[in-house]
Amino acid sequence: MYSFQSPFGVIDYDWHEDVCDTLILQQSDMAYAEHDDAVSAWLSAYFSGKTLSLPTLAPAKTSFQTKLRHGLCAIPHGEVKTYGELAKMLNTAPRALGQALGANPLPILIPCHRVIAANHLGGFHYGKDWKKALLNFERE
DNA sequence: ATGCCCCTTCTTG
DNA sequence: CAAGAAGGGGCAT
Repeated sequence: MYSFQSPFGVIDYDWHEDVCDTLILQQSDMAYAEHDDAVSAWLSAYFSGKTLSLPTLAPAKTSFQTKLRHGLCAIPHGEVKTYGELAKMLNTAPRALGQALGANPLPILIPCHRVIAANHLGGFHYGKDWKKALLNFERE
């Protein structure tokens, strides 16, 4: 487990065999050692306003989540979509999306923070502070 | 502001 | 395998 110091807080991540399988948005200042690898490079670029190609990510547990992951990657940087729109795009129900997004172990890398509810911000597994901060940052 | 419904997963029987 | 509950929502009262 390594950490990355982002402008909004500490991000912890872990991986095995060059495959990133966990990413946690910390809410405290607890941090592990920083490390120079594909993930920290990606995060560093992201918070500099650039977009790199994603590091190798652990495969989703279900085909549904894999489908969802593709849909999410289709959302351009700086834009947001609602659960409803995405649900329609993927031929599924809004509720199902919430389920899958919450189960996503790789927030930010998979831009699940760009998905909001129809009439409000929506929730966020790691705390709405992150969601707000990230969206505000991307809107620049 | 309630109530009921869509769909995928996880937990139990 | 069958049934029930829950989850970052949506739409109609």
